[in-house]
Amino acid sequence: MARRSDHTRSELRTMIVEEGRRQLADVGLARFSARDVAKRIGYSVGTLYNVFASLDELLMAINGRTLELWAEHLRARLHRPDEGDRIATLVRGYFEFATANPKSWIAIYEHHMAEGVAAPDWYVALVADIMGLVAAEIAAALPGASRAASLALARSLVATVHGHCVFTLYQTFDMLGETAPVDAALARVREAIVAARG
Amino acid sequence: MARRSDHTRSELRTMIVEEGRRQLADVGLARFSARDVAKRIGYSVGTLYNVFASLDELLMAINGRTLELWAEHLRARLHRPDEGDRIATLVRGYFEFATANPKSWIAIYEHHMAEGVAAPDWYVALVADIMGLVAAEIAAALPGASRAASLALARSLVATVHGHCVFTLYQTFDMLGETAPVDAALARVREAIVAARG
DNA sequence: CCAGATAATTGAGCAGTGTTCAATATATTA
DNA sequence: TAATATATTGAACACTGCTCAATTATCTGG
Repeated sequence: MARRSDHTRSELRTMIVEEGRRQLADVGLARFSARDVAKRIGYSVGTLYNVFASLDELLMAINGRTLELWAEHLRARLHRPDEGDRIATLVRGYFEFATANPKSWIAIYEHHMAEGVAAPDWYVALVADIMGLVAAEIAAALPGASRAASLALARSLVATVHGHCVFTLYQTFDMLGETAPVDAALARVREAIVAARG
Repeated sequence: MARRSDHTRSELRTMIVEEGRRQLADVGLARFSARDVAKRIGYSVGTLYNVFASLDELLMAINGRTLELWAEHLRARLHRPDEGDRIATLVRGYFEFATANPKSWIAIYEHHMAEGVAAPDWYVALVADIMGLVAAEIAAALPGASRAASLALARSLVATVHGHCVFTLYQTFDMLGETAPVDAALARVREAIVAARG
């Protein structure tokens, strides 16, 4: 039996999330298993369930961590000194992170909470953070627009890029003969911004 | 024991696919179960596995049927006598089918074949059929454009609408405060067509 | 330093899953 | 009718998420 003071509760939490992330990135959501995560950190299933009430809760924590890393990636890209076209940087950053971490990224979208249960506030905040990065650049590109208008456009453009990204990772674009999805997504984004400028 | 001549092999196949579709629409991909489908058609699991080699194969068949029904829905909308704006009709048809059959529609995208295995030809053909419906309207909207160019734009616009539709069904738009996703998608499509017209 | 309270850890057990396959029942053919 | 072929079955296997009584470690008050 692991000695109960080997790790504090919060150390255990991060161990489980870290190892869970590794496992999820390896095998994907469909083959993700609580027992495997427990085994890999040297504890039993029971301990895992003592820290997380359910697999759903653990997966939310893992996906939350993935969202954090995604936001970090986007910020790092935006902070590069030689980045001129910041909107292209965001679009490329979206694809980069998704293609570099396909299974983790897909899990963000394919893991659903129980019917009718809303995502917790801390999770919504992480999504809103990424949205905020985009909204700021859209607002900068639309000097005259209201805050609400640039937010609305940002939401729609994230959805646009997301659609292209999903079709890339899900191989739908392969079936349809698309070979340059990032360029296509960027073209759509630019057209929308030009149109919004009037 | 069911008498072996109660149903022919192909009758059995369609029974399984139909009942499977019903079950999938009810409970969603995550709770879909071969045993339940078998029970509901009055046969044992073994018989189901005699017709379909695996759950994956059954799910492909079910998703294929969903794609057929989706194409039918779009064609029916386009054939209405009073349909003026055919592109708006397609965008609305995309959302209509998805929101009317959320779990079946989501299963099309969330069911993945084993790693590295390509979708069978008959399945690719069904996807291409829907794509063709869109491509035809895009081509009609771009009189001067080459076949390749309008196909490429059609692919990108389907991805655009898809992104908005996914964010709607996955409640991502709820988190972000978006309330009129269909209008947003349609606006993006229109801007792209205007831009392509030159 | 020790007894008692508290809390962490365990893993067998439950009900479920996809899948297999020997046994059985039915139909076809000679 | 006998022999062959095929459809159907369901117990069995290895897995899953999850629970909870039992065990063990730690902390606290005297």
